[in-house]
Amino acid sequence: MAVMARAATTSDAFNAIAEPQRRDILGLLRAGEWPVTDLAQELGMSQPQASKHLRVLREVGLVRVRGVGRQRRYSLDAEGLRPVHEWIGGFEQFWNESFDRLNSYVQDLKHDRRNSQ
Amino acid sequence: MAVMARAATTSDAFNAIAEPQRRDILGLLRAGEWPVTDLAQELGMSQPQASKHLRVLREVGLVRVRGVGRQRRYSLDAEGLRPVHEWIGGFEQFWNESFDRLNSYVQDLKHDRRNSQ
DNA sequence: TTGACGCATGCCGTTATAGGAATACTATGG
DNA sequence: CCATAGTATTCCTATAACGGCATGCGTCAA
Repeated sequence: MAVMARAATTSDAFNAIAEPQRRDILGLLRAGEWPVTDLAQELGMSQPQASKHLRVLREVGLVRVRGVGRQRRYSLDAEGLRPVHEWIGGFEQFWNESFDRLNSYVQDLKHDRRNSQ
Repeated sequence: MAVMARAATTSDAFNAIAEPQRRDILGLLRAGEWPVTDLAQELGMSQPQASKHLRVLREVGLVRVRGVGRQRRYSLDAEGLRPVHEWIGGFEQFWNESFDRLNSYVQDLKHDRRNSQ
């Protein structure tokens, strides 16, 4: 029945951080707690948009909320980013200098063999 | 004019890797080149789906193609994952053991101050 | 109690997805 | 030159994201 469309933004961290503004929010939250309005103003987005993005981030467990008076303070829950960190880590070898050296070494070998045949 | 909807999957690496199957493809390509049909079978997806996902990955520069006879061999271009790697790296401190220790140290301080007041 | 402040939610409209099935290439082998 | 293996593309449908705007709701101050 359910004709799959794109996965929900709330389905996992990967989908949640696909949106640039949500990444901005997470980046800001590294500094500590932020009430919604301040956060929205700091990032140049409307208050409703900020609330909506924060909702998504909350649903995937990337942020926490705490009520203080009439404001709600959001903070980072970086644990939720771990899956992304680990997945991307699986490609680390491709950026390592040592790998680059190995790679160019292999290229050189190929080059030499071509020239000597 | 353009009433923004969700950003295109081809807009950047973040959006491209939001789809699980595309992550699977990239994971597989770490091992080397793959022709479409083999890749599709290996990952249990239809050939058209594989082609479509590969198109997205190609458009954001995460894979390369090379024609060999009548087949097209796809290979990883991990350079395109760098932005993701760097962004997520900005949160690394939150998983470091040293940070955890610092964190609990701060918690202890707070705890002590509460108790001594 | 009544405002007002701080946020969350609802609704609307446009855009674009992912999957399935069918079809349109395209280079190769005979 | 033609049949075919190997891919890419098109059409279709259901789902939902995102932004703007308006509104609902809880909390605090006077």
